[in-house]
Amino acid sequence: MAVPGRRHHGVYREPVVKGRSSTGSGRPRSRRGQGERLRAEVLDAVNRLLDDWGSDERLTMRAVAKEVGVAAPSIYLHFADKAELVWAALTDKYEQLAQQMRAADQQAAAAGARERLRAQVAAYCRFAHENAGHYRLMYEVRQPTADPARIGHHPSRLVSRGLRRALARCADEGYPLALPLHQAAHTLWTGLHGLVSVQHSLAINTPMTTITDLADGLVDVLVSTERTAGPGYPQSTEVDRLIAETVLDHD
Amino acid sequence: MAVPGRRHHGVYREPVVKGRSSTGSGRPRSRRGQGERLRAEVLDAVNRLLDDWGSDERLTMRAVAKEVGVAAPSIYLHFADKAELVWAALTDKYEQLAQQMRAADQQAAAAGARERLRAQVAAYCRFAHENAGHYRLMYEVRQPTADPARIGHHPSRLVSRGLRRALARCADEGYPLALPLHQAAHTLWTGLHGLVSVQHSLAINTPMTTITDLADGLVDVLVSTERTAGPGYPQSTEVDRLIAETVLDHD
DNA sequence: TGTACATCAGTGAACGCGCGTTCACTGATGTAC
DNA sequence: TGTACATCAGTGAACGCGCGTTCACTGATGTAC
Repeated sequence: MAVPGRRHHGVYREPVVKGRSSTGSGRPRSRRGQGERLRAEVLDAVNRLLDDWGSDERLTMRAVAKEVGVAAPSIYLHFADKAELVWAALTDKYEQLAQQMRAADQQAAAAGARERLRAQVAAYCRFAHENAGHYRLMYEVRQPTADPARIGHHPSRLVSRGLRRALARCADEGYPLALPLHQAAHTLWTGLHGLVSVQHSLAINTPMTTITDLADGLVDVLVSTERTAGPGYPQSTEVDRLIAETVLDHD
Repeated sequence: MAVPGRRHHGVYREPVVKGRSSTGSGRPRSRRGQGERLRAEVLDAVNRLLDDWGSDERLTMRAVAKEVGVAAPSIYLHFADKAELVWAALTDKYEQLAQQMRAADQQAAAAGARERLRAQVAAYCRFAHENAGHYRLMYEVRQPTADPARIGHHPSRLVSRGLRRALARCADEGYPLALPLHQAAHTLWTGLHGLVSVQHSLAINTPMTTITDLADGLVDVLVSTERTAGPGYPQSTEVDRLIAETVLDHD
């Protein structure tokens, strides 16, 4: 009969002595004090699996551990649970996306505001195409409310902020916006997401250039292709103000 | 020792005689020949669960069976597996969405092409808001390729077709489109999806009117608010033709 | 009209698997004396 | 310099649960004779 309040898992068996047997995986144990190294390796493994599979369907703790070359419980030395692990990986990826958009923006710095916006948009599309598995998760997984100070600071705000600044530069340089600034940024961001998301979910395998062309069309519609004198900001509206307040970009 | 090729599940136990005991759920057994009735009840239950929970996380065969008031195996009398069940429910919902868009369109028939488009768009937003659980699934679940004749006939084509026809009517009535027809329809559809999808995934609880306003903004950007003489179709481009071929609306 | 039989609309119990997670443990490495 | 000990970086085995699905079965209902 089981004793309540006391957990016991079966009989104890003599552990098998391991040595350098064939079951031992390639990964060498970290040096003393280097335990944190495993954390990075685990995150790398998650990223690799999502890249390889283009989906999170088989993303299990065991699969991650196997990819690292470690036993599954070792993951818990660095992450409290699966949610924390996945969220850590996604936060990394969000920053990577924002970083790629920034890089594209700066690379096109000489070509003018409009080209810089298009470069950012193209970077967004490229990222979504090359990181299909991550991308799906990024818009599916809810942020664990572990750190209460960070509630409302969804990492996606980096993306919409980059687009908003690029749009503002366009307006400053005299390319009038078709919508008030915040609304335009939100419409562009969600429009891009819609484009790549529908592409993913219908599993149409059109070439990447099609997506980019569609995204360019959206840009053309949102910021005029013709330059005027003076900045081109439409007057803010109720929706615009509401978006500005809600869309989380308040660092 | 187990006999290979022969499955046997443990010892046979005398079944408990049931009668009208307390375990018996409310649902009466269908009359002879009325077996198909359960099929409809199961689909209804799936829809009710998705509505109630706003998510498919706990959508299990057992949960569905419980909701119907039936044992889990009974579902298999009408659906080969879970995928078939879910897909059947989603197909129903897709048709419901298309139906609501049609109804909104017809109700605004007297108000002119532009208002009819806006009515369709508003219906789309309303549907996504009121059927959050279904909506997520609709863009996540892949079509089981059970019926090979239907490959490439994703039910979402009903949605984009409705939007495309409304856009064409706008152009015919002299409201110029900002993009070639098919591209405009695709951009509008995916843009709407992006709006509601981001809203869902960031779990922002802005009022429904905000979404509708944003959607209206997108419409305003895609089809001119000012009327001109003669139809307003921009010349088709390479992307436009590619979308026309790819976007599955070929009945 | 009675009755043996086939069919229909289900059911209770279990299979078998995979998952996240926990447990008591190991073996190498650094440290204090 | 040797050695007992604490700590670190893990590990093998199992728990316990929930899932989709299958199985042999039941009991009411219609039907043929």
